[in-house]
Amino acid sequence: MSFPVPQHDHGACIRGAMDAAESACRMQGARLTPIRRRVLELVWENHQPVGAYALLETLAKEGWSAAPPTVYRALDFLLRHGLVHRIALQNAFVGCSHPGEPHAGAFLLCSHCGAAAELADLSVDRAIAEAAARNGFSVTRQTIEVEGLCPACRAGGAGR
Amino acid sequence: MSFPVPQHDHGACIRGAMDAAESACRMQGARLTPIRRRVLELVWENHQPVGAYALLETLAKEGWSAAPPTVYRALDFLLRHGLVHRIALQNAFVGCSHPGEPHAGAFLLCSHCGAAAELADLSVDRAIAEAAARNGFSVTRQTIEVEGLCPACRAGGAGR
DNA sequence: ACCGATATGTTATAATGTAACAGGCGCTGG
DNA sequence: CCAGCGCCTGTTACATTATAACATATCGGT
Repeated sequence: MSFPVPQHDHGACIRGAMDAAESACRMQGARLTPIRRRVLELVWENHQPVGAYALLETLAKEGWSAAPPTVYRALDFLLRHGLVHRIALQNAFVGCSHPGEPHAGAFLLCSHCGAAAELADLSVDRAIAEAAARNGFSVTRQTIEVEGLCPACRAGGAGR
Repeated sequence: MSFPVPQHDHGACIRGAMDAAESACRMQGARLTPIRRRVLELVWENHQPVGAYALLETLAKEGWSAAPPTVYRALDFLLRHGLVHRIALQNAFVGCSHPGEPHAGAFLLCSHCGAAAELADLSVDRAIAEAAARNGFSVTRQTIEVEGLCPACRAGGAGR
């Protein structure tokens, strides 16, 4: 999965993500409660990582009883079930493009428009696994976050 | 550079880092002031990333006038001049093993002993550059943080 | 209906990071 | 010399992100 074109049908992204989440939860016997479902939808509002407190604010406006733990617990659940990823560089969260398939998660982050794209590229994983092995290190989790310019922003001249 | 053995001569690590910092600053016309120098030494106290507030506490005990900006400014300086790296997963800072040579910085982080090792491996950089290029993405900076077990902790049975 | 496990509500606080402004120190040019 | 400028530091206040702890509620199985 790479960057979506600006005018893509984002409704389809959201519906797809929600459907995938539904079935992933059903399979794992996990409960996608209303608040968890709503948080996941909000995370998918666009392709940019969103902060916990931004989610909180939106939930509050929508009338949910909303304190920080509310959001963090929902996010923990979504993280545990592989439905969202955390972007460490931004203290923010983004919807997972491949729920179900276990994967490390590597991200391209556009410095100009803020979009995040999940990079499904085994060659990167392989290079890291090999480098780690050469150092006698056994990997349990990896975080890869690459900053730069996405295709649309490059075309738009954002880099000048 | 990989993980140092537990009983290595760490004094030599520190002296080496400080000497390298001195000469790097001299070359760049940057001022390694007493507080910056001391923060760098503290970052190098061991091979584990250290948090800004831990540094702050140590400085305070040593009698420095110490408020958060004091430490963050010193860290900013050290980051800008490539003398330390920030570990995003831990909101912490670690000494750079290769000051002078520009490099992205990739880290192996041991979940058991907390040690961090800087991975100088071009194959990883290359894999990322290629994957990014395939997605039409131009890279400006990359963050790679790999969690797992270092050789010493594996040998010690930390994984059981 | 009851029980245990899970989920949520609520309050308070911890941990990390910045803004903004004042003052000082050192260099450089007149 | 000293005036001016740039950089560095001191200080106060605050913003942002995250968690602890405990009470209450809800769900699902028996």
